Amino acid sequence: MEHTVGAVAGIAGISVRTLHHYDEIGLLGPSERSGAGYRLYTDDDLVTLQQVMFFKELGFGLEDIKRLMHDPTFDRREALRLQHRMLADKTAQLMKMMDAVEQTLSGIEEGTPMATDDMFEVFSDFDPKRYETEVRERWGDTDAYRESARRTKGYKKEDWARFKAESEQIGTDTAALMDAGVPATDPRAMDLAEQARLQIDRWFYPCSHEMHANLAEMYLADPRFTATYEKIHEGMAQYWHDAIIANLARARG
Amino acid sequence: MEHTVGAVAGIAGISVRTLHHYDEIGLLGPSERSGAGYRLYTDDDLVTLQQVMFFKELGFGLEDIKRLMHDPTFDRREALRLQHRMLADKTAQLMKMMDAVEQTLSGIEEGTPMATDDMFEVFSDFDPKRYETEVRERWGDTDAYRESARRTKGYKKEDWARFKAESEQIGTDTAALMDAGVPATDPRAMDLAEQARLQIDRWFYPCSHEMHANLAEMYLADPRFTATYEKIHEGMAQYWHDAIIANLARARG
DNA sequence: CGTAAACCCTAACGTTACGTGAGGGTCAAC
DNA sequence: GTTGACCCTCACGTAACGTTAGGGTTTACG
Repeated sequence: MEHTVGAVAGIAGISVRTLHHYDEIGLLGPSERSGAGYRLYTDDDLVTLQQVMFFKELGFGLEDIKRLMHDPTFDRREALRLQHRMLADKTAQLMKMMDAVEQTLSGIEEGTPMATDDMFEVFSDFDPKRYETEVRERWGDTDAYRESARRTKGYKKEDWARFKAESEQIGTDTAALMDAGVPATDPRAMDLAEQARLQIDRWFYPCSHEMHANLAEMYLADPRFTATYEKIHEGMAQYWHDAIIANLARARG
Repeated sequence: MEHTVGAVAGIAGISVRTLHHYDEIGLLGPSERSGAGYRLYTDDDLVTLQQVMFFKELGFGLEDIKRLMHDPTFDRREALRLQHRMLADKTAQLMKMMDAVEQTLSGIEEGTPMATDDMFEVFSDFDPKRYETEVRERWGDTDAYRESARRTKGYKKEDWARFKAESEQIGTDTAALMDAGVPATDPRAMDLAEQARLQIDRWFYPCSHEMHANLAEMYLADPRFTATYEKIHEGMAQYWHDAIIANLARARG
């Protein structure tokens, strides 16, 4: 059975204008039109709309959602699993916010204000853009991303565990070098950088030294990534960047 | 100690432009400026910013937040308690979404698709605007709302329970009349409408028959309210509206 | 002590995701 | 056969910033 715009808007709890808009930008149009030009949505269209609303709820832009859902490599099951993880993360963050509110409340009642740093910690933790990057890596539109998507498709849980273990090994090794006072330009640091490059190359997509250097710049420029490195070891973001650049120079000879 | 825009942006995890914007619209400016015109934010400003971000996270518009926080009757503790409730609701909704995702996943794996109605149920449940209304009722700028805020301030948990019980009683009584086939223009229905009006009058703010009729129009026009009535009894939104209008006519003589 | 990098300022136009009419057909019902 | 509830396509409005553009200020470094 088919539904008109008003019906769909009613079912989904959104406005008619929103549906018009989704049609305009080519995100989600009706499968059919009546003789008079009325939009007629099928049940399948509703399923698609649900997906769209899910991603929107999680902070994705409409253009991103469009690319995501139009990509032939887009896998619904995979997307749903990612959604589940995002929801879990967001739930955890909300619970932390509730904790923060409770603490602020008891703080007010006892007259002891919160530390300004702690106060905002709860906000910085959940970052939807992190997932956006992940999604783009999976379903984005560059050759590298496409290749990556093709490869990671076959990866199972244990594969991801192995990958994670490898990454962590490289991380701790690098921290050890830093603690030993070894400079980033030391061959041992460069070797680790090379290991990391080969890791990307093996697991995701062909990664040249140049591409790796580009990634290094990105890691250093983006606070989200630097934060990840800084958690392992203070100053590691910069160190890691330098090691990768040194490795590029060495490879060029 | 004072912080520059960049510092505050860093701590709070937002952009400098955002802080500029908040200053522009008069939502949150720095307490001081340096000789060169640099914005200097105090720790107190940070606390305010945290409040702003809380409300924003929950879907409030900046203008609403502004009015909220500038209102002299604004009570931080009360606001935090409301925030806590909203967070709890939103968490519950996210968990339901996770359930829905899990079901969709297992549905896909077993080949049994979801019913289209159920599919969207999870979205319709949490409505931030509902709280917006509540906030406006508490800290809004009409006389009625101000009066309401003054009165409800003293209400305790058991008061709210009593109020809820009263409301539910009126609801079931109305449903009984509907089942008995009594029209909305019947004196018994009008009596219930009058009871509801007096309830508002006693618990919140002086509510004339005219005002009640206005509310009735609003209830009928706004799907959020109609949904509430429809849950009690099919067709009740319309019935209730008609009873209130009839009651107004009777009062006018 | 100068100068370059890293910040800061205002001003103003651009963008996303719709809201909100305007002006005009369509359809079910009484 | 007309009335009211829907539907259509423009097309401009709006909120909450993003993004240059053009130009001062502060701090670090040689």
